Amino acid sequence: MTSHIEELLTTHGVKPTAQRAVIAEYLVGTDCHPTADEVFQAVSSKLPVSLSRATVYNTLNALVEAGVIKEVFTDPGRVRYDANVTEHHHFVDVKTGQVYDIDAQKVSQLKLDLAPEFSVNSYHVTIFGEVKK
Amino acid sequence: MTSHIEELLTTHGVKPTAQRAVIAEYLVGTDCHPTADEVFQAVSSKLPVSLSRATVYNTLNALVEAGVIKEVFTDPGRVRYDANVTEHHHFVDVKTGQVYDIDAQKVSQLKLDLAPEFSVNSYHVTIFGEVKK
DNA sequence: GTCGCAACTTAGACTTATTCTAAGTACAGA
DNA sequence: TCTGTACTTAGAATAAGTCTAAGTTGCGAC
Repeated sequence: MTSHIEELLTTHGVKPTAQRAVIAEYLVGTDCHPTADEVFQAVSSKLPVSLSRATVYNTLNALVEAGVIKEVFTDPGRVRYDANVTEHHHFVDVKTGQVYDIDAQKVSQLKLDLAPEFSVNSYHVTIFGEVKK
Repeated sequence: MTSHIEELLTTHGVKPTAQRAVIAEYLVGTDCHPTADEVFQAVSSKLPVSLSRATVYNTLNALVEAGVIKEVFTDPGRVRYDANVTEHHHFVDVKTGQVYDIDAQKVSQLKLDLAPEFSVNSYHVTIFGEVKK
């Protein structure tokens, strides 16, 4: 039986192994933006064999490369990962560091007035503020 | 004689020492967005005494705290520093990693349609693309 | 002036995130 | 079954940044 996750990997050209499947599954199933270490913690118990950090990093890099997930740079000194690859932006709670996805529709279209030598591929908005309880 | 830089530090509540002055001077005088290590390389020869990396980091953190410079997170795994504290955004050349300042006026005002519990302080736009030669 | 103290700086050890390496494992195809 | 390539592993290596303990500096009180 080919699971949904294995299909996701295969269609992106990533050979589905047990390690890659549980890592991808964890990422797809969470709204958080976990760090590599959080992925490692969450996933290692779900495998019958011991998991190496190197595999977590290799897999995360492979998934980014393949476009299955994205890297998020909001913190200094650590990369977070996001399986939401639809167009969206991020809201960072400056008190807690929590990152929330903000749908691209909630942010007005940007108009850029740049010199002609700047050729734009995409842009990303990071919003800083606080989430009130 | 109180230099421009010493004044800048003093008015922001940072006691001006020789180390802090050359670091701040370097940052103010460059358009690049140097990393801590680039600051260290550039500045250490300008002091009559040997400079410690710890001092570079202490100073950079103190300057950020005081609002004299800002941190820029565009790369994974390293913080860059920016002495341009006017409102502006960043253009990242995806080929070279170079970061260019984009004046806030060149970017249209954003309208955000967020749930009421999201209280916005500020936002920052990172534009990805290429600078054509 | 000089004493004492707080703030600053230093070298180097330490921590944390990530990558590298070398060896072992798994599995697809001949 | 054999072989080769791709994957995974443990642990060493690297890199960015922080911490620590000891040494300096310089200013205010006397």
